[in-house]
Amino acid sequence: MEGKRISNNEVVKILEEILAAMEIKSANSFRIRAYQNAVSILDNLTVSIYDLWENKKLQEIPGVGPGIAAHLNELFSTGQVAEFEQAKEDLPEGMFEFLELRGVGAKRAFKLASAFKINSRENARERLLEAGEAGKIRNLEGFGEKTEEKIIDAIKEQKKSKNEKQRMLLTHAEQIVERIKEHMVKCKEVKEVVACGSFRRRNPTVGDLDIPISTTNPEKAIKHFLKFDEILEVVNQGEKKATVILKNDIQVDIYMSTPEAFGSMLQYFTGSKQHNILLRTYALSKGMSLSEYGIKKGGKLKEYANEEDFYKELGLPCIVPELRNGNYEIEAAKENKFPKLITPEDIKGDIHVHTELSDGVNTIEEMVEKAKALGYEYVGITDHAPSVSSRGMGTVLKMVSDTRKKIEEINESQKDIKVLFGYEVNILVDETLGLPDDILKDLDIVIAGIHAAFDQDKGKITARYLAALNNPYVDVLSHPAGRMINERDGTDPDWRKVFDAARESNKILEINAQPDRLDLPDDLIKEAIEWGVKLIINSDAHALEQMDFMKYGVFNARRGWAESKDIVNTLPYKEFVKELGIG
DNA sequence: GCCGTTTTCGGCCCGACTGTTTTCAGTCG
Repeated sequence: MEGKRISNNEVVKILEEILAAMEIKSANSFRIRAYQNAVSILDNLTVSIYDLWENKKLQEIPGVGPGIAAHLNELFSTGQVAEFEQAKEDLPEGMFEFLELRGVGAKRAFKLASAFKINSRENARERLLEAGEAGKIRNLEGFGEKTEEKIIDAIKEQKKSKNEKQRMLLTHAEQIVERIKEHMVKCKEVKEVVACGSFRRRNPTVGDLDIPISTTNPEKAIKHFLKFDEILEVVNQGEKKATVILKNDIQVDIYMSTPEAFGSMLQYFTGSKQHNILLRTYALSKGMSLSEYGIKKGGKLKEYANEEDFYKELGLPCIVPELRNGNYEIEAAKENKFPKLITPEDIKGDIHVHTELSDGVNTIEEMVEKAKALGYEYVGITDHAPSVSSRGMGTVLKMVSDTRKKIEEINESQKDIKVLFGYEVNILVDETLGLPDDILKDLDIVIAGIHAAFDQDKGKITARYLAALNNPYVDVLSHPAGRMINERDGTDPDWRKVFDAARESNKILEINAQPDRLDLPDDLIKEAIEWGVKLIINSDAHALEQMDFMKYGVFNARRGWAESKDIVNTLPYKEFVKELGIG
C-alpha cells in the first residue's frame, strides 16, 4: 500500500481537532468519548500507526473500530478526511491553535477565536495575546480577569518552550522524587510518599510527577509540601490536592489520602489512564464502581489500605506497575497468566562495557572491579573496535593482542569474576563489519551495531542488520532500534525480518540500558520474545557508575513482559558461555 | 463510535479545582 506517511503525533493532533469540533457542535457524547478513548490510546502507542495501516492492522488497536479505521484509511491514502474537513468548515480556524494552551479546551478556544474573529491559524496565538494584553478577554461572557491572565501566561509559556516540552528521563525523575520524599518525611503526620504515574510504571520518560501522600493530617501535609524549596509556582491548592511547578519546570501534583484508603489512591494514580479505564469498565461489569477513594458496591464505598486488596476485590491478582499499560494485562490477570518478570537480582553479568581504550573514562581493571562489586560472575570488555581504515591493519592487530593479553592476565590473577574479551563493531553502510572476520573469529564476544547513517530507508537498514546477523562470528546486535530519547527517532528496519534472522542464526538482540536509549523499546521486546528471539540486557557503560544503569534495562525488559529465561545474561557463567559458543 | 464474564443492542469512568457564577461550566488528570 502506498500512502502518505503521517507521524503518530500528527494523527493525534488531527483527531484532537476533530474532537474539539465535535464538542462545540455537541455531537453525541458517547461518540465523543469513543474518539477521546481512541486518541488517548493512539497517543500512547509506541509503534507507528502508519505501519499498522500498511499491514491492515488498524482495527487491532483497542478503541479503533470500523468507523475510525475508515477515517484513518482515508487520511493515509489521500492526506485528508472529507468528513473532518466538513466538520471544521464553519469554525474559525484560529481556534485550533488554542487547544494546546493550558486551561483552554474546545469551548473556550471556540469562544475566543469567534469573539476576535481569528479565522486563520497564522499568528492566531499572537493575535489572542494582543487581545489579552489589551484587556479584551475579560469582557467576554464566562471569562474574567483571572482567566485572561491565565491565557496570557499560557501563550507566553508556549512561546518559551516552542518545541513541546520534553519529558525527563526516568533517572532524572528519580532524583527529584528522592528530594521531595526527603522533604516530606520531615512532616510527622506524613506516613507514606509514593511517586506514581509513568514514574512508577517505569516508563523511560516521565512528564509530570503524581505523588499520593498517606497522612493523618492532610491540611498540615499540604502546607508542609508547599514549603519545599524547589517550588517556583503554586498552580492550585485545595484540601485534597495541590499542583506546583518546580524551578526546573517540572509539574508536581500531590494528593492527600488517609492510610486506610491509600491503596486505591496508589492504584488510581499509577494508571495508566488506559489501564484504569479498562479496569473500571471491567469492574462495572461486576457491579462495582472504582475511584481513587475505593470501590463502590451497591452504593457503599469500601476502602483499601493497599493495592493487593484493591485488585483482590475485583477478583484479580495485583498487577505489577510496569505492566499497567492498558494492553493485555487485564486479560492476562483474569486468567492469572502472568509471566514471572525478570528482576535486577537475576542479572549475572554485563558484556557491553567500554573503557579508556575507546571512548570510556575508566581502565579495564576499574570496570572489572566494579563488576565484581555488583556481584557479577562475568563481565565483557567490549570497546568500540579500532578502525582499520584510519589506523592501518598493523596497529589494529597490535591493539587487539595487547588488550587480549591484559585481559588474560586479569583472568589469571583472580578467580572472583571471568572477564571476556570482545568488541562492539560497526555495521558499515556497505553492510560489512568494522573488523575483518580473521580478527572477529578469535574474540569471545562480537557485538555489532549501527553507529552512523541511521536515516537510511527501511530496506537498507534491514539489509545491514541481516548482513550482520548472517556473519557467523557476531553474537549480539547492540541497541537495535537506534533511538536516542528526546534526540532522534530510531531506525526503522523490517522487524519481522530482523527477528526471524536473529532466531534462525541463534543471535541475541540487546536491551541497551542507557537511560536515554532503552533499546530495544518495550513493545519490541514483547514482540521479540513472542517470536522466540533471545535477548540480553547490557549497560553499555562508558564510566564506572554507568554500570548501575543495568536496572533501567531490567525495568524496560519488565515492561516488555520479559522473564529471566528470555534474557541470556541471567545464566550462570558456564551456561552463558555455552549459549554464546565461547571456548 | 466502540464493544462484549448478564449484551451483537444498548450501554458507555469519576472526581477535584478554578473562576465565574449564585448553582455551574470548563478543564484537567
